[in-house]
Amino acid sequence: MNKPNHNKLPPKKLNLRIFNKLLECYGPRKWWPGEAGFEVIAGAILAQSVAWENAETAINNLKTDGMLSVPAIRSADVEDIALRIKSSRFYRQKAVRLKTFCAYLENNYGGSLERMFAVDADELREELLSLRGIGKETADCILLYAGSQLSFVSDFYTARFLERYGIINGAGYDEIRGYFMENLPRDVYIYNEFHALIVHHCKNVCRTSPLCGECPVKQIGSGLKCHFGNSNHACKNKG
DNA sequence: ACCCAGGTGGCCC
DNA sequence: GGGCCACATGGG
Repeated sequence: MNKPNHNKLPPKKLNLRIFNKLLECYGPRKWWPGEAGFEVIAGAILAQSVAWENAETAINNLKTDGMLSVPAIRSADVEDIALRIKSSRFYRQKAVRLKTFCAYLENNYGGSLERMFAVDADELREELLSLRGIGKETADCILLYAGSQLSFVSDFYTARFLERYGIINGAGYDEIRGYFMENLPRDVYIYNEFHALIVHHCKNVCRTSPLCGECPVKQIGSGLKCHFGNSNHACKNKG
């Protein structure tokens, strides 16, 4: 199904030296620090294609009104949710998406996240992907950040990261995810922090117009070189 | 007045 | 399997 073609994976160029260098340079990113399961899941949905601060405002609005829970979302009207999450953009859609997830959780797992996350990660990923409004990135965010499951989160930034350093070009979502998972230790902490570090790096240094003078990756002499400007560095991140 | 941000689904060819 | 489009806020 979504399993990457292992024969096509490029040689291993990605290693923990890159991870360690980014971590040393930027520090831990603290994505969803200390927050409980449903809050992280709601955050993953609300943060779709919006600045994190906007999603955070929406979460706080729900929390303030006691609506940041599965039962509360279940019993609330879509409009009632929507007006509290306006800051998250596409708010009516996202209100429906929150309700869709909560209905699924209740119907399949009696509302228990613990029971849901007891399911095998690959199987659960397929289930989440079948829900309207949960695509690959959101599913992987839920698995990794809410469920501590081994599922690397890919996105536009990870695609740009691999392309700029000449590791993979023009790969789709599952190929990128598979590449990280094949080349990193199977470790939830590393998956979690590495994704967040890449996002930070690509927003602040390896930007659309990059600040190559400040690039920590090229300082590590790991055989990686930045291909920016050499050829095409256009990014694809399609399914 | 632009631009873009921790996407997804639907429809077209 | 790719290329558009709708969704529709807030901060720089």
